[in-house]
Amino acid sequence: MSEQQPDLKLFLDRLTSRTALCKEEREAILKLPSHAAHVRQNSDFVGLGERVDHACFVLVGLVGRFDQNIRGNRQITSLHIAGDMPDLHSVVQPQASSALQALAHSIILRVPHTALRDAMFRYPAIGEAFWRECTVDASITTQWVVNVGRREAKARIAHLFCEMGWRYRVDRTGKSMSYRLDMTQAHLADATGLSAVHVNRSLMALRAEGITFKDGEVRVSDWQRLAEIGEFEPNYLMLGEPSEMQR
Amino acid sequence: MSEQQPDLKLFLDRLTSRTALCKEEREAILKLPSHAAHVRQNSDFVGLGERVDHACFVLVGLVGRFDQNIRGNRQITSLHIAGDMPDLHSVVQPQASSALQALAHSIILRVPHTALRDAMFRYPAIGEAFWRECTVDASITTQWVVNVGRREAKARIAHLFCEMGWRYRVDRTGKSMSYRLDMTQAHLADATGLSAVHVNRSLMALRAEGITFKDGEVRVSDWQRLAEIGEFEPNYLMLGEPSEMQR
DNA sequence: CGCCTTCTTGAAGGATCTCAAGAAGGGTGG
DNA sequence: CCACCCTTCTTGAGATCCTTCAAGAAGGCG
Repeated sequence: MSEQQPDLKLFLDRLTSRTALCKEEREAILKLPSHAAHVRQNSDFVGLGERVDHACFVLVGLVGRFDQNIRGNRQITSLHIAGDMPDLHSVVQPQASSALQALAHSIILRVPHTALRDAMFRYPAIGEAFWRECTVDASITTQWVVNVGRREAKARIAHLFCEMGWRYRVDRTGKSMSYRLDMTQAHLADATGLSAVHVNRSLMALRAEGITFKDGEVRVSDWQRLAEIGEFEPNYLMLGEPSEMQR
Repeated sequence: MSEQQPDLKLFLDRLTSRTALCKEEREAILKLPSHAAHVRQNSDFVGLGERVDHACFVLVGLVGRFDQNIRGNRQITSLHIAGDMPDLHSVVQPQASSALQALAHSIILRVPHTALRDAMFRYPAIGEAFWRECTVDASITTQWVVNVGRREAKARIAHLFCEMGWRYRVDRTGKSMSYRLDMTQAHLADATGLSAVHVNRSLMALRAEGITFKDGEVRVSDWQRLAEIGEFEPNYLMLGEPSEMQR
């Protein structure tokens, strides 16, 4: 915990990408207290049902929100990359209804609810920015329902690859592209509601289309083709300019 | 549109069930302008991708948020009952990424964003209440991902019956219960990511367990048994007292 | 070198889907 | 008041997708 928080610059960037904030508001974000923690791969940093008094910001790494059915089959209900705040909603709902787990080694900044609430009550635009970020996460989760509910295996995986490519803001100017997606095939299965075996077979089928996933790297020879297979339409990610986002 | 909005009492009740509001704040909610509209069964009142300048409150009826895959297979990504505001999030994200459709004849109150924003900027607690309501919806959507991703057909339907029973606050003091759920088997299929035919067969299997769904009426002889089959655990609905919700 | 995680492959079974057609109502117009 | 149409529900049969179980291969790491 320190007065200076250069790390929160990334958080500020995220907020201002969708919400215009004035100088004072921007400074209020940068001055938020926080506490960094390293989280090893496959370890929880927020437990299921836990009552939390801080929200977690992903500074480095990849984080999943985990739930499970009665038989212990796991379902990842959202993925969070550097710059995301997976449980910003805990500010207004401190009882966590899902667990948060690092899929790859990650660095988490814990920001106390008290400080976040302070900022949002002092600056209504900050409150609005927080709410808006949560709204985008909700919109993504909604599309995950469609993905898992109404697409076949290949399309589910392709859709996920598209979504994460956009969220990582991978360069799509050329036909081909590649980016790191630090998960295992088993993680992919948990995110798409499939078995690990079937993910493996679907990945083989995707390979025939010029889409490979190996050692946590997505490699695509024809971006457009991937979007077709995944039935991908990026509006829901709300990645436009802040001017378009606001009224 | 009128000065008096007795209809918004239901909205206020919802908000105060999770967030404490003072007299002035409560009055601000009741004084919100609104415009009532009747919506026929199976007709959209918010179109996909439409940019809206008002949020919709369900006064009467049942509403679904609809998405679809490329082949036109529909997926309902959330259900909303009287008292819900299905697109409250549009206040901070006016571009609708899903359509809203009435599953049964419904009465909708349209509340202008300008008025909602006014209230939330004047009274931070109202802003917090709005955000919290959206958070609950997001939490429900998250559980739908688990439902559709990791449960078999019978359990998916049973889970939905449990969830809607709780949300309607159906009396569970006795063993048996029944409540109206004004949807068709085809709607049920769209909500659970199944085909209509398989929903029909799964309902027959549920009948053998004392659970019937007929003419838009859910009838359960043993509530506990339904919860078991649906692997239902109600925490995510955040139906506790406001004192438990807050910090 | 040996263990552990991850990926790969085979085979069989089960869940769910699609196509197709018929039954059961409810509403409407003649 | 009846005939017809439309929506919803039901049923059958075959195909397909996906799962489970099981075992082996390929690496990375201590």
